[in-house]
Amino acid sequence: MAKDFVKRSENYSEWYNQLVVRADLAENSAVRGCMVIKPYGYAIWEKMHDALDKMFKDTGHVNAYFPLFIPKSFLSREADHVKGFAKECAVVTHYRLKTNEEGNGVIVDPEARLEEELIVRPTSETIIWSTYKNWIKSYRDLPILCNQWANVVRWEMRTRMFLRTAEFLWQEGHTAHATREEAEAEARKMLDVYADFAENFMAVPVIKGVKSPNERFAGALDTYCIEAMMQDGKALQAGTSHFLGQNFAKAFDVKFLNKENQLEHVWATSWGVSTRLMGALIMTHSDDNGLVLPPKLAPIQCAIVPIYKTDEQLAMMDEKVAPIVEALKKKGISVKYDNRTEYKPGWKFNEYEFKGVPVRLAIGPRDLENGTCEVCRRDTLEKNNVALEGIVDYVENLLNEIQANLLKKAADYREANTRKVDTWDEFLVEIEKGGFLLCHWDGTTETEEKIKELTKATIRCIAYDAPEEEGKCILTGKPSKRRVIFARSY
RNA sequence: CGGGAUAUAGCGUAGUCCGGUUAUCGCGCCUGCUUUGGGAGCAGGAGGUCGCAAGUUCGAAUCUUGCUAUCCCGACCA
Repeated sequence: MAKDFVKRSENYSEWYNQLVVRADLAENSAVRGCMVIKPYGYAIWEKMHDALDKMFKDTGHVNAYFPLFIPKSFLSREADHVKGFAKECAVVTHYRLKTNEEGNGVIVDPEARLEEELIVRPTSETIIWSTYKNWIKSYRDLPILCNQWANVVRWEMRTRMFLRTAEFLWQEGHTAHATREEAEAEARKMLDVYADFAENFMAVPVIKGVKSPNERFAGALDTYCIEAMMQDGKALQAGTSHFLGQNFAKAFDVKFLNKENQLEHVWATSWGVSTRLMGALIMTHSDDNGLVLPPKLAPIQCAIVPIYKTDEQLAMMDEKVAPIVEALKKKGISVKYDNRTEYKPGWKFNEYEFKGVPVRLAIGPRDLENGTCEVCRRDTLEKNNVALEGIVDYVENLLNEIQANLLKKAADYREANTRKVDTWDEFLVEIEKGGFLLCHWDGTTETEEKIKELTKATIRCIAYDAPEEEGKCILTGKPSKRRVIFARSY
């Protein structure tokens, strides 16, 4: 039976469409560029949601919810912001339909035009800051540390499964502070939270850094980001945290009285990660056999497949496995004992590999005689016979090992595909090979634009930990103090 | 929004150039028996607005026009 449907494609989208649909993660919906996320895929998102939400709360944040619709006038209050989003907004102009006069179907009722159009939020800075105006009067009202879990719509001209869908799920944090220092620290802190999540839950190594002015969020003074490398060598921006300065406070007239009884504009941050992380997860770890999920995000961490010939044997297996399932659950491991009779063991093996289940146990009559079971780990596909006695601890350890191994594997891959480049000729050759190129850059937007135009490579970020070093710009030869990361990106 | 390609059953497809019987094949699905340690075998069966809408024609999956969606390239992309 061919497994050709998971064949790694040169072209990720194709690979994705096949993998993703077959793996029950998502499928195209009838709506342009939007996704239906199926239950199994959503279960992964829920795991991400829960882990992130806990991290936000541990850092003092609370959840709130703001309206889906934003009055058009709000969006235009901050000049850069509206410029950045104007070209990709869905606009609500009417509030009613009526029956077509010919009696066939419905039409928009021209009588029901809204006085002011509503924008379906592409991000919520404007509606939130218009609300914060009413919440903030004094330094005692600060800081406000709110997060919202929501969907947003960006009418992109070109969409890609998970990476750039017209509608996506995300969280957006919006904080208000009394001082510049506090807001900057918040923006950096939340980037640390994202990096922590990416590495310790997703097993995706990321580079923390700051965006060049050209790549900044519309309306931000600084954009911090985590950048990951996919298996095809392209970069993926996995999360961003913005220091917004006083731009939105000024646009929405949000002022507070400080301790010195002086009126001041509030300092702001915003930060978000989205279902794009699902794309990062898939594109970092998956292989030709399907998904590979890190144990901490796998909806099923351990699958148990019984092998039997007769009903009696199956009943015996049920009995034998039940206490193991219980013990695993007690350890907090999500386990699925799959004793469906409709499918054969081989079918189930493939199915769980396809779904990225980290650990699979197979138990048959032979094992019962020997007091063992077969353990297969998804990351390496290695199989071992392990004594049933102590199997629970074995599985627990193995899950930890897989989690660590996935991160290491991805980190090694990134390491192997990151190189320093010092001349333009070399750059032209190396950029074709994919990966991250560490290069000097003269710090100007013109140079960055020129390089993008010539090679499609952009500055992914200026890494926090980039050491100071004298060098010459890869394109112009002008002096530079540190290397930045160039790559082609999604 | 420009260039290219595609759209046929749940999935993958043949047929389209050159219009002509009941639209092909595989997987999956249903029934029965045999099977069960890596996607089982045999037999029988069900399943189709050929993307949508017009047009040409005695006759359209096939030709023409328009529309829609998807994929690729470009533009765009917090």
